[in-house]
Amino acid sequence: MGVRAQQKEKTRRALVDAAFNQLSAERSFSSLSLREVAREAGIAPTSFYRHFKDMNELGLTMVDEGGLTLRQMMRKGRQRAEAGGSVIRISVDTFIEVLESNPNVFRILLHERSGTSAAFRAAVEREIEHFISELAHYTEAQAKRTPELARAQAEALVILVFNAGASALDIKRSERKALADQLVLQLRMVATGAEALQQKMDNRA
Amino acid sequence: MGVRAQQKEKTRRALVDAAFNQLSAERSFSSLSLREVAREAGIAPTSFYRHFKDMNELGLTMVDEGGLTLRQMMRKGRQRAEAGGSVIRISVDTFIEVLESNPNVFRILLHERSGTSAAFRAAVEREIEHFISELAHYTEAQAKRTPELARAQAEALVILVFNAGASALDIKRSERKALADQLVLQLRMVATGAEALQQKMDNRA
DNA sequence: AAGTTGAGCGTACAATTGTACGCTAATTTA
DNA sequence: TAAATTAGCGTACAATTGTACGCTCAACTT
Repeated sequence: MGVRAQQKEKTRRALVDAAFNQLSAERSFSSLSLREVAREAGIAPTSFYRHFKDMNELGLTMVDEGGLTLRQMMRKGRQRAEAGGSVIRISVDTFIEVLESNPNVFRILLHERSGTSAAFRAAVEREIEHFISELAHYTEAQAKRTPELARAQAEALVILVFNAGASALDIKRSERKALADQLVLQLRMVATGAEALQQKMDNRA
Repeated sequence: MGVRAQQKEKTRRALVDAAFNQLSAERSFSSLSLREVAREAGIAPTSFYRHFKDMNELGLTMVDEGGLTLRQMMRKGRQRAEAGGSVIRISVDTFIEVLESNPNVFRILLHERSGTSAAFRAAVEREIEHFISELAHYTEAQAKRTPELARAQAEALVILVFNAGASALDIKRSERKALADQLVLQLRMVATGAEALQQKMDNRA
């Protein structure tokens, strides 16, 4: 890569990072202005256009990147689970850790999921879908579920986790343990219930 | 009430209604400007302040009102359920109907739940909490659950319903049936799982 | 009847926004 | 080496925003 392309990439990163850094509990992506992001990245407002068509394009980039980051971190956590122990418990703990170290990555997914841009919502849904289908396939193989049941179960699990994540962002660290415990309980409910429904179906056949 | 107070109340309503009417899939409350709302309500921008301290105060009013509306409609639906039939099924169907006839009421709750104002998030959480605790008490009495378990179960149910509501807003009407079916399946999972966990606990004691 | 209150208005202003346009200077290509 | 490309800048402008201030006049109080 030439010197020029390298520098361009560097500036582009600066823009993405600047945007991520400006996110907080009080500041959503849609409340960021092009000028603010450019300022934080240390370039002139008009230079922004050399990298992104508009703020929308930057935002979609962030959603894609964020989803990828999250999935990578969760995958690493799953490896830990293979050493033994409750899959649910370990996954929840991993998720909380991921959340604490990358709050803004989670925030943009969380917020834009119910945002005003259809493109954003679709992008977030796509990321969440990755989680769901990964989990559904795992469950289908592992626990011998109907595809339909596995799908519904996986979706319920992911939704509950995601939702707890949103709450976790809003509370003190000391309260997070209780939240994690309740989440584990809920996930067990779903898993147990799915198992029971599956058996009822099997018996009937 | 005097003529004067009456007129004031009327204008106040015009403001609230104007704001609700401007909400849509593409337009969130936080993207509304004070001037837009005033314009739609047919008053001068500065007159807005005679009714609300700022847009925040209007928004909180809307959340409270919206939550109330939703609860009232759901309660009406529950009466229908008392005539017999699956509580889950009827509740889900009611919810979908409520959603279709008041999309904007649901939207503001949905969006501000993950919004950037702590006050808004708290207000929405309060509304959702009403649903949860109503349901938890019902389940605790009806199905003889531990308070802890009843709470976790109720919360899981409400989250799943709420979440499905968000998806429902984004799809065609014809696809909503499938969504409702899957939701019912998920709710049954939770209910069945909670029952199983409860029995396991009872046996142990 | 006289005095007070307050809802609504119009004007005004400083901020901030997105972005069009044309320039510069360094890199890349030929 | 000469020409072409392009990342980044500065200037400029029209929109829009929230809100301070002071006025009016109908409704209410005394």
